[in-house]
Amino acid sequence: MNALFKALSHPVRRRIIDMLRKGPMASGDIAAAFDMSWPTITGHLNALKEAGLVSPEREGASIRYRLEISAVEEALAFLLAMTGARRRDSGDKT
Amino acid sequence: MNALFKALSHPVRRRIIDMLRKGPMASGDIAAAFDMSWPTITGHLNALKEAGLVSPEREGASIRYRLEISAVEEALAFLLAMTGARRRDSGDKT
DNA sequence: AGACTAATTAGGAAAAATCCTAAATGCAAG
DNA sequence: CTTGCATTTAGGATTTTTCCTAATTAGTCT
Repeated sequence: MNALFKALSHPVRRRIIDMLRKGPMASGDIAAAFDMSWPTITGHLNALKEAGLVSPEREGASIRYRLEISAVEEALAFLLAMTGARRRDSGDKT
Repeated sequence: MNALFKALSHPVRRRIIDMLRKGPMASGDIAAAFDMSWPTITGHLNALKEAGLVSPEREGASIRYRLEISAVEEALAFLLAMTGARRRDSGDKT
């Protein structure tokens, strides 16, 4: 859970996630979309992979990264518990 | 938006948020719940405040922190856009 | 005022994250 | 097998985060 939120805490990684919403992408294409070196993007992809947010799959010579939406849903559930399951000190509504 | 996710990316800060779900708490009481120094907790409370996740209010000699649920909802909306919505260009500036 | 309590700020050490260039790896095609 | 392409790993400099102790501010109560 911590790796998940940590992965979400960097703007580049959130943008990568956003890009992958449309479908899997090769890491070269991802790297090309940023004004950063490719190894730096690899590092961010690794952080996302550790968090379970993306998974790599070989496609011929290149490697595509796919967004794992279930991991996003985990974080979502955590935040939902905060808003939805909130109680006031005088009452408890189900 | 970045300060928000960054604030959520530390386990102590998430636990503080969880504690505040039941209602506002004095920072001393929050600090007492952790095996860390009080100044360290003050630092985490500041990170949460910067992110808009909590707001302090004086109560006599002590200061209570209240959870600002609307900030949580902001993060929630971001993640919801990732899972549920397939609309293009949600317009966030991360 | 003076003592006491609640909480923050200051200063700094240690650990982690970020980002780079250079070198290495894995794959495919000639 | 060799050459080249796509990507990752290694090593290191810089910045940021985290956490501590000590000192300080802000408020309360005799």
